[in-house]
Amino acid sequence: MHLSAKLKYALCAMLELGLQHHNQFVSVTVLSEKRSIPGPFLEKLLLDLKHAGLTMSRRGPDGGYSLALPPDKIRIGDIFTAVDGPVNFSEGFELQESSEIGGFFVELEQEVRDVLNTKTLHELCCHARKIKQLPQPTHSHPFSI
Amino acid sequence: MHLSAKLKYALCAMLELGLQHHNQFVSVTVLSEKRSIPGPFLEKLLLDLKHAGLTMSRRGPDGGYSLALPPDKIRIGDIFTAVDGPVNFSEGFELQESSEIGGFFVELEQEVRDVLNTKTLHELCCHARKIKQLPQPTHSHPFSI
DNA sequence: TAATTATTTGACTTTTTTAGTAGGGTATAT
DNA sequence: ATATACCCTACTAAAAAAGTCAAATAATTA
Repeated sequence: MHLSAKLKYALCAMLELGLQHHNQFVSVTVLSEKRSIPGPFLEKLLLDLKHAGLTMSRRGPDGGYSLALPPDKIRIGDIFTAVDGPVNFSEGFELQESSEIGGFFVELEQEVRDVLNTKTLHELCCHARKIKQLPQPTHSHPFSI
Repeated sequence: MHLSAKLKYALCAMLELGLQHHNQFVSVTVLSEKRSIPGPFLEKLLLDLKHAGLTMSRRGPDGGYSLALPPDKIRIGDIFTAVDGPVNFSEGFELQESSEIGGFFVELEQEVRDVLNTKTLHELCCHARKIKQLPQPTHSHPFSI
């Protein structure tokens, strides 16, 4: 069970938008080059994320995409769902007797969803800033006593 | 995120072997017909499960497959892993800066593994017997006071 | 209002993975 | 011996994923 390329791209793009959340809109071209994601592919991806309510866009000069919500309101599970659809273990057992197996997985799939919803994009951004040795955007000035 | 056909077949087959754990070996043909799984496909699948240590087999007349372990020693996650490989969210981000994203997912993927390992084949069998209104194999006689 | 920028949309192609098939080889019990 | 049933390899077909192309639309700026 591994992540699709599309989902990995989505996580990269959302991370980048999260790190630049203070800035203006970021164009597909810039995002595409910065994260080495095929342009037209990223384009469709960001549109999916927009339809899911996670990104917003503006056309024309200086246009591009940005997050539609603050990073701490976007759960990792929301990104998974927007790109790959919801976690679903319980459907597709219709050939078997009614819910003999499917019913068993209702509980497990919900627990997996819960795991993916325990962390937010904000936490991913903090992790990335630490790795990249960027300063965390803190309320107190980094050099204050 | 949904289950592959192969994994659904595996869960069905393992459930059936679990329900018949008291019996002798079950042939691929019988299993195939009982659970409507394409024969040659099931054959490879059961072999995979054998290589993973979850089933055992005997050749010749009255041969077939059975569980290699009691149902309560087989975790649902073990079946997932045997068929689809281990849950792996953290690899495949090598194009990005080192573990900028991958490292973040190490924790989450372990939590998902833990969820899948909380339940065993025995619990799936109990669930199925309840749905099928079969008696649960209990230590006390069902009609004793 | 014309030109430029950049998203939006749909159709299309390629590649990869998954699902399924076929057939001969090998071990085992009667 | 023979029938049974697993074992193994190679192949084919179908579906999904990944990626491309080009034209339409909207918004900003000059």
